[in-house]
Amino acid sequence: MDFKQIEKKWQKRWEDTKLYSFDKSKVDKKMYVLEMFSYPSGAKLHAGHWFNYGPSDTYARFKRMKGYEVFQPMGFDAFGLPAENYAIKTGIHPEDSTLKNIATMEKQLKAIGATFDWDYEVKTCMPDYYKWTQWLFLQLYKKGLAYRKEAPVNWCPSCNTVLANEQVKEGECERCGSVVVRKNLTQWFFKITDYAEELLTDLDKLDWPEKTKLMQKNWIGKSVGAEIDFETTTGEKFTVFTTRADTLFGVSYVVLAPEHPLVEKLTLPDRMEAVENYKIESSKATEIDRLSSAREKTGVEIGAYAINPINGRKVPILIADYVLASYGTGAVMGVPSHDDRDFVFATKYGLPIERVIKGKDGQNDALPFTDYGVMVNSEEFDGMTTEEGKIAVVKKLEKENKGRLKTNYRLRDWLVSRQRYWGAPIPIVHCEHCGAVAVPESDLPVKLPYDVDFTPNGQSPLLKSEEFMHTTCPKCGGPALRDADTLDTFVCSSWYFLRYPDNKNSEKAFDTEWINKMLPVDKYIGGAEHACMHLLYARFMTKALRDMGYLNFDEPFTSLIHQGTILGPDGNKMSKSKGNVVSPDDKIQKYGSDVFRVYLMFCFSYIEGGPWNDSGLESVQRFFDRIERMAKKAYEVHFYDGSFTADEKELNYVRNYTIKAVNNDIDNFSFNTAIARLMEFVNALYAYDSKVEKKNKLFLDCIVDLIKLFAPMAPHFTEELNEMLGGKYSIFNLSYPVCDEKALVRDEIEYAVQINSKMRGRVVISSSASNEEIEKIALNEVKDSLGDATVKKIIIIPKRLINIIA
RNA sequence: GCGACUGUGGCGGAAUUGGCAGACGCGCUGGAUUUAGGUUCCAGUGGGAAACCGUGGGGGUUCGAGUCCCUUCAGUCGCACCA
Repeated sequence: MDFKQIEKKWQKRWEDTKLYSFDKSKVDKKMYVLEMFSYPSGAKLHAGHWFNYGPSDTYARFKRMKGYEVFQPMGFDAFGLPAENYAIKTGIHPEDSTLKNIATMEKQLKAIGATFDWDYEVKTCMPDYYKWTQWLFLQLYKKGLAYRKEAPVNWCPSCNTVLANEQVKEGECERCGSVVVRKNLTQWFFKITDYAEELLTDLDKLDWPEKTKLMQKNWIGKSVGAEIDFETTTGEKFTVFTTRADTLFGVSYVVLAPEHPLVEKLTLPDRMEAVENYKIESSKATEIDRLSSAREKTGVEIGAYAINPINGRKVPILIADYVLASYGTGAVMGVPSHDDRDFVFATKYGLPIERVIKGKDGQNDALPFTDYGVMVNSEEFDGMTTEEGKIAVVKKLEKENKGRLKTNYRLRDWLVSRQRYWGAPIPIVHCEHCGAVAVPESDLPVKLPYDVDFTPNGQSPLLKSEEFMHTTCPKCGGPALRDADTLDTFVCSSWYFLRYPDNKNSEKAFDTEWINKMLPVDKYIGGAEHACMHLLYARFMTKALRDMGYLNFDEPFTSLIHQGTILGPDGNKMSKSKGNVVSPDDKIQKYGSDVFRVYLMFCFSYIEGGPWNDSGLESVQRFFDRIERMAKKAYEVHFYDGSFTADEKELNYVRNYTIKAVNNDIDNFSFNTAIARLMEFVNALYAYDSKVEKKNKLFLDCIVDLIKLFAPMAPHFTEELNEMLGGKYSIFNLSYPVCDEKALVRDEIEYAVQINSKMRGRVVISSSASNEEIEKIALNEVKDSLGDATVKKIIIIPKRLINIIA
C-alpha cells in the first residue's frame, strides 16, 4: 500500500468534509479531550510530541466512534524564554521566529492525521489572546488576588529574571540550571495561598495519578498547630509557630530567623557585632550552600531573653538560619528533648535539654524523642497524651490571649512578574500621584511593542522603550509609567483551556454559559513535570474565576493522564549534547505516520515510556501487511452464510474477546495491550484461514470488525481498507464494535488440576457441570499421581482451577 | 535525610479479586515456498537429562503469592532544615 498517497488522500478528504469539526448542537454528548499545548520551540516535532499527540488522538477517535461529540483543540504556548534567548543569540525577533515555528508545527501536526479542530486554535502571543490574559490579571487585581510587595525573591542570574517558587528545583533554575540567588524586589504576586485549603481538599475529587496528587499535597504542605506569643524581658512581643504545643514546658531557648524584624531591636549592644556578622554569613550561605542537606546548624545569642508564657521561665533568644523567615512566623521555640534539629543545635551550644514527654508503655523513648507520647514535668498537664495536650495547652493560653490554634501552609503566593520581553505586559500604570493604577478594560490589550532592544542587562527590556513606558494615568490624567515587567508564561497557560471553546469571542474572555457546558476537560493528557506548576496554577485560576462568578465548576481537569518519556536508544534522555536524538522524520518518511504511531503505542507503555528501539518498527509494519493481506482475501473470497462449526465458534469467541479487551484497554490508555489483542485476533484469522477451506461469512464480519477496532490507531490505513471493502465514508462515523457477551460463554472450560498446589494436569469440563461432577472428573484425571493418599479438601476456583489437598 | 514508584526470559514488555507466570512482539531454531537471498506461511523457543527450579535478596501469611505483610538491596522521580 502506498502510504504517502493514502495519507494525502484521506487528510484532504477529512478536511474537505470537515469531518472533525465540533458540532455545537451536540454539546450534551461532548467529550473534551485535551493535550497540553506545545511550546513552538524548534521547527520540527520531536518523538515526544508524537508520543503525546499520536496515542491521545487514538483515544479521541475511539471516543468519537463510541458516540461522543469529541472536542479536541490544539494551540501554542507561544510566549516564553526560549524564543527570546534564541533572539538574543541570532538577532531574529521572537515574534518572527515564533510565528514561523508555529506555521511549521501546524503543518506537521496535520501530518500526524490527528482530529484536531483547527477552527479553535489559540496562540498565547497574539493580542486577541493576551488581551484576555491581561483582563484576567485585572479581575484578580480587583478581587485583591493580585498584589504587589517587596519580598526576597528567587533570581536567576542567567535568565535575568525572577522565578516563582515552583520554578526553582533544588536551588537551581528549572529552565537553565543556574544557581538561584535571593534578591529583594517589588513584584506582582497572585494570592494562590487563599486557596491552599481548597486546592488540597479538592484533590480527593480528581481522577488523577496518585503520585501527582501527592506531589501537590506535599507542595501545599498543610500543617496544623498553634501560634504561641512570647514576651521578652524588655516587653517586646513575638510569636512562634509549633505543631507540638504539648512540648511547651520543654522550651530551653527560642530562635528567630536572622531576617526577623525584631532582631535589630532586641540585640544587646555587646552582641551587635556578632549578630551582624552572622547575618552576613547566613545570607551568603543560603545562596551557595542550599544544596547540602545535612548542613551544620549554626546560630548566635543576641543577649535578650524571652518569657515562656506557660511557666514564666526565662530562656535565651538566638538567631539561626535553620529557621526560615518565610515560613510560619519566622520564629520557633527550641525543645531539644523532642525535636531532632533542636537537639543537635542545643547539644552544640550547650543549651539545657529537659524531657517533657515520655513514651507510651515500654516504648524506647531515649532523647531526642519525637514521637507522640505522654506529658511529664508539665504541671497540671502531666499524664495527658500528645493529642490531648496539644489542644489543652493552647486552650489555656488562649484565655490569656497568648496563643491560638493555627494552620500553616508551605505553599507561597505565586510570583508572576518577569523581567523579560517576550510575554504579556502587565496592565498596570504607575502614577506619581495615584500609585499603581489598573489599565481600564476598554484600553486592553496593552500591546507588546515590536521594536525593543531586548539584550539582557538585568532589567526589564521594556524599560528601554520610551514609547511603551510613557503614558498617562487613567485616574488623574497626569504623566505616568507603565509596568515594565511581563507576566510569567504560566499565567497564559493557566486558562487557555477556557478560551479554546470560545476562541473567537471578541467581547469577553469566554462566554460563561457556553464554557460551563463545555468544561471541565474530560481527559487531560500531558507530561508529569507540570505537577506543581501548570496543573496547580490552572486549578487556582479556575477556582478564582468561579468565585468571581465566571464559572460554575470547581476543577478544570476531571481526569488526567501523564505520558511517559521516550528516551534515546542508550536509555538516557534524548538531548543534542548526548547525541542520542532519534528524529521521527526519517522513520515517518520510510514507514508512514500510521505505522509510526502504532509503533509508539505498541512498543512503549504509554504511562512509562522507555528507550527507543528500532526493531519494533519492522514488526509493526509486518502487522499492517498481515491485516492488509487478510482484508484483500476478504475482498476476493466467496463466503457462505450458515451455522457455526467448532472452528467458527472459536473464531467468534476470539473476535468478541478482542472487542471487549480493546474497548477496555483504550479506555485505560493501555494501547500496547490493545494492539497485542488485535495481533492475537489476526493470528486467529490466519489460523482459521489455513484450516477452513469453505469460509463462513463470519470470517468477513471479523475482518470488518478488525478494521474498525484498529481504526483509531491507524486512521489512514483503515479508512482505505474500509473503502476497499465497500464500507461507508467515514469509518470514523461508524460505531465501534460492541462485544456480544453470549459469544464469550463457552460450552467447555479447561481447568488446571493441582494436588497440594502443584500442577498435575488439565481437564476440559462442560461449563454446566456441577461441583460434584467437576471434582469427580478432576480426581479421575490425576488418580495416578494421587495414589492412595486421602483427599482432605478440594478447592474449586470457577473457570480456572481445581486444587486437591491430600 | 523524608516521601512515592519501579525491579519478571537474550531483549521490549503481559498477567481482573491472591488462582495454569512469561500474553503480544523482537531475536533465535527447524520446516515449507523460492535457483538463491529477501518476503510469506507453519512449528518450536524461561532454566534443567530429570525430579524439579524459577518474577532483585531474605523472612512471613495462605490450600495457593509476581500480586498481601515485614525486612534488605538497586534504580527512577519528587521534596529538602516547613518547626
